[in-house]
Amino acid sequence: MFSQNSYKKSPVSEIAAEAGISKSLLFHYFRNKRELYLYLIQKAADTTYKYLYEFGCGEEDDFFEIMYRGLKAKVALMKKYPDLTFFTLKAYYETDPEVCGDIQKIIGRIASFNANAKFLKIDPETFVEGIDLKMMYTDMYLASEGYLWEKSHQGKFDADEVEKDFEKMIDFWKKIYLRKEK
Amino acid sequence: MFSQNSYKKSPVSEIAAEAGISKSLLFHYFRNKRELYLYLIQKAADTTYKYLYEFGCGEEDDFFEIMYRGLKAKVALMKKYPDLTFFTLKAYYETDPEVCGDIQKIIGRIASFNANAKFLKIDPETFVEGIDLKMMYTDMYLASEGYLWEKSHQGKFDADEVEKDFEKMIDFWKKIYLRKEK
DNA sequence: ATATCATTGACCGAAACAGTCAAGGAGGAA
DNA sequence: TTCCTCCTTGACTGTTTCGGTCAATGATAT
Repeated sequence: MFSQNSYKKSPVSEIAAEAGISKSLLFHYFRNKRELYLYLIQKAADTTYKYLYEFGCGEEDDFFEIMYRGLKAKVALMKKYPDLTFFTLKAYYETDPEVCGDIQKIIGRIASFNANAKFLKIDPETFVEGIDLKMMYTDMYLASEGYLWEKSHQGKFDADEVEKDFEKMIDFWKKIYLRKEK
Repeated sequence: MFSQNSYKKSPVSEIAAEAGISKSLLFHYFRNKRELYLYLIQKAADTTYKYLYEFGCGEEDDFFEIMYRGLKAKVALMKKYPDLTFFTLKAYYETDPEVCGDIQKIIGRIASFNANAKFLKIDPETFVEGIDLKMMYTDMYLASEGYLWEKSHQGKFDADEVEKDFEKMIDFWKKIYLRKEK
């Protein structure tokens, strides 16, 4: 629910219905809506970190390999928790004063994790001459985001198909971007 | 308002406030919320077609040129009506039975317009040797979609900035994908 | 002065909202 | 059996928000 609507426009009644329990039970486990929301954000952040770690996304390595592991982690995450990614994203841009402060405390670091760490181990010599490496990365990042976004709207989410598509895309990028050996 | 929330969760009061008029005046011009919504959808569809036509997106032409015109049309559209694109998109996935039937009647054809017509006039000779043209197009399409999607979550965006980013992306693609003249 | 259009604040009944509460099971222990 | 402890819920509450109405005011042009 929170992945589709803002905090304020996500009624607890709908959340409970979607979860298959009564609203009363939800209020039995969580003192109020705010507490539920922050619990979910924390859980989402923890899970995201867990996946990033499990797939070895933080280890130093070949640039394309990092990209690939990052995508694999994301796919796995979306396979098990289809709404988690969009929930986190929605939360990141949430403006409701009742929660937005705490949100940033919890998930602020995920963004920086994504942005950093990817430009440490790039040797320009291995890419085609004169290429704008930042644009290259931007292109790859946006294409993968665009792909996931399209998939998310088409209902069924076949993780195997997504993984194969990602492999194809990365192969394509390698062919295009990597300097050809003579 | 409709570009950020669903039909049901977009109160008329907020719409009127955002428009700088009173709710009463809105109900003076539109019989009810539904009529307002469908009017806006129709207007959005008409405007989109007008822009696609004005920028010559339907004419047969060089592939890059079509891509370029398509993006320019989209940017121009977003510049003048910053929320129109996301409004249309949101509407496309709207499920409220009060409106979803009529929506499809009005905007159903835009999607097919986008998908068709782009692979007619490609001369493989002008692109770098051995490139997978379909993957190239997929990459470009997804990257631009991903870009717009990212922007959509950041609330109001600067159209001039978007236009500059698109130009940078297309320049990048040209440098990478086009065969170098010797 | 009058007719017409533009615009609004105050208001209405209905619905939705977050949150409460008393009470009905279900299972185990005595 | 009885008692105790969780789990679970429907019914309820007071408040807010919703779509929509209406009488009244302001503006403008004839």
